[in-house]
Amino acid sequence: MKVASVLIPLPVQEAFDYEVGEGLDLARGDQVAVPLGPRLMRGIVAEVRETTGSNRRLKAVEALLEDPRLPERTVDFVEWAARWTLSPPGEMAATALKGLRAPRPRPERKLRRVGDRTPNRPTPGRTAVLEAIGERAMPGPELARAAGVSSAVVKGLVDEGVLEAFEVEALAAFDRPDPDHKPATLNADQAAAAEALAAATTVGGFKPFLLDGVTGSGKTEAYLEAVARTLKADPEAQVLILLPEIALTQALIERITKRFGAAPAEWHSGVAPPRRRMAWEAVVAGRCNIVVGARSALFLPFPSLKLIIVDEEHDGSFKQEEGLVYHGRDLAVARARIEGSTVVLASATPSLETLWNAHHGRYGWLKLATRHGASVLPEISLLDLRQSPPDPQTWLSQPLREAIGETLLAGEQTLLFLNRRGYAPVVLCRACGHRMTSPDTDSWLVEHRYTGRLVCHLTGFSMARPKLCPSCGAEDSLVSVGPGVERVEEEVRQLFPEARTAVFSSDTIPDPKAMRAMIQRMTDGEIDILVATQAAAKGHNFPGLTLVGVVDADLGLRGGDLRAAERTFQLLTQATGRAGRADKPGRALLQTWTPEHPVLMALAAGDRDAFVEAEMAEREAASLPPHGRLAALILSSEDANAVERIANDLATAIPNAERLEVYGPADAPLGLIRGRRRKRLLVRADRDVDLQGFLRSWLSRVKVPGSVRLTVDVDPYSFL
DNA sequence: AGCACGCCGACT
DNA sequence: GTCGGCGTGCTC
Repeated sequence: MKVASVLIPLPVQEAFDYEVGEGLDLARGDQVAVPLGPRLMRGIVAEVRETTGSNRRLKAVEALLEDPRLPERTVDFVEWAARWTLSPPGEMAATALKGLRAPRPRPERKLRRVGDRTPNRPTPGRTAVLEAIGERAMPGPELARAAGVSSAVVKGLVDEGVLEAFEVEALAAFDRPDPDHKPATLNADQAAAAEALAAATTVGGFKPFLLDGVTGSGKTEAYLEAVARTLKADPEAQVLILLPEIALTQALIERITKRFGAAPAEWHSGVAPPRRRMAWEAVVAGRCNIVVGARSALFLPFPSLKLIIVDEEHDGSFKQEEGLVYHGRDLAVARARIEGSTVVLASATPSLETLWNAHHGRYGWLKLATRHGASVLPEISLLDLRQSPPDPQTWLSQPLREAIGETLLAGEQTLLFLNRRGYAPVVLCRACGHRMTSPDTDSWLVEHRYTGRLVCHLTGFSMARPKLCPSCGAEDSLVSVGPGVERVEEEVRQLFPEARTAVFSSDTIPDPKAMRAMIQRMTDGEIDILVATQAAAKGHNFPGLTLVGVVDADLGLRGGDLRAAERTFQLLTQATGRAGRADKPGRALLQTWTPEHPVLMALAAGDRDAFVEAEMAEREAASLPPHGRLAALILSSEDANAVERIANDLATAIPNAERLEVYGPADAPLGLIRGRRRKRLLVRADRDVDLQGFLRSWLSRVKVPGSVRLTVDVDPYSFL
């Protein structure tokens, strides 16, 4: 008897077995309908095997579905990713089918001429329509617009039989990219990098690379050239370019369209479902060569994936925290290994993990040192706040104020950077010391002056700023403590009332459209001083920007977070990289209370190697990533006692293991979110320990009731 | 994820 | 005396 293991989108740890009826020819990757309890479900065949009999009475596969079979290596990848992240394999497999369930786009109705029939009464409008359409076919509304007539004229011609309507199946037109369409001129470094990458994709086999270049060094041109050469060598080759944020896709799509004369497929949650379905079908059929997308694009069923590019690889947005927990960059490397293809991690500020791999020769290391064009790196200096403290209730020190004034006078732009949304991060009562916190959550309420509300950035809870202290009842005793971007902007307005200022944060930038508009205003010089959170510390080019002020360079250095120093370094490098990108030299001023901190000293010296060396030594001493590995178990429930109980059950069931420690259980850093109590256990292991194996045997010993949610985060990124 | 089984309040 | 609340558990 033939038996198929079928992956079903359920939170169960293994595939379900089904009998394969006579005459049903199934293979790994096939999409099938299988009975589950009373209903039918879509599943993916993971394995077909011959057995002599089963100790369990199996139901039979209901049908093989018409939908395309997933490529074998896509299934390999999905199964690997599920094992790696300890996720249900069926749920992981379901992410490879996203976009499939959407309806196909409606067939398009177009009009064309019927033979050489002419209208009985050729009015000027009718003649214009016939001229506009010529021998082509086009949609009615578009034709009317082109001819400058109303739709009634067009309809009249259709009624008379001069034009006829027909439907075209909207088979996505992913035109073949033309590698020779519009090549860029490359400098020596770029050409060498492109050459190395193209050589790797042409030979084939798993080859990871770090593409390491400062802001403005032309990483995109370099990797697009590698894409061009890959496609030239193999016109069937498929390329995936991953970006950390949806907002960045549009600009890249435009560049690719210019470079190759054809638009790539776009894949992320913001793409309308029918369009996604088109892209999915085109990818699986090999009709689409280039995909630009967010991390979910990793699960597309590429039959011939030759090159994966992870741009801004250091960006924390690649880590998915909700639902399936995985890191897009790490899975991209894994997919390349499974596909036997080339993967490029590109960044101006690579993650320590990636640098470690490059240092140890695991990744090829392509450096783009020279800056494109005439621009130079900004001059970075530290402002010691102990020497020149800002006045009480202000946040800009005298040297920074002067620098802003000079920049304003020269008609140039300033970016003030503060990684804190809102007006004030803390509101407390002067009378009793009570801090305003979110109900059911341990996080502070942030004051927002634009909306006049106190907002919880974790849960979205908000309330009007109360008149009375909710704890002691004192009147008008609440004070706003510390700065947010709104407060810094208020200070700037008072100092420079004539300057045009704006705030750039997720509160003032609700969507990509607003983001593009704000960036355009800044590019066009319509803003003198922009006060921004990290939302602006991405790859934008503001030609008039010559001063970057970092209001609190110490922010990221506190808190004992593993990656705090690394993130600060990256953030500041990206932020200061904004200054003086065109022909004007820029400068960056960092306000700090600890100018002797190695991170800040390395940054001021512009010395990434010094920073990496210092930070790597600290990680090595503690055997932390990338020298060791971590995994977090997070328990959460509305029932605090249940969380406590299961946490203790886990703690007593820890298997014996060498070169591995378990810390906790402890309250998770935000121990209470939306009324759910959270506890965390943290596992640290040496690099060569089978961490997943340990976790699996550990978790198999403890029964977690349905009321408690257990999240396993392998290689945790954020510690919140 | 659905959907069923299973023990405690207001109803024809 | 039942109908039904959704808590816990199973689905090859």
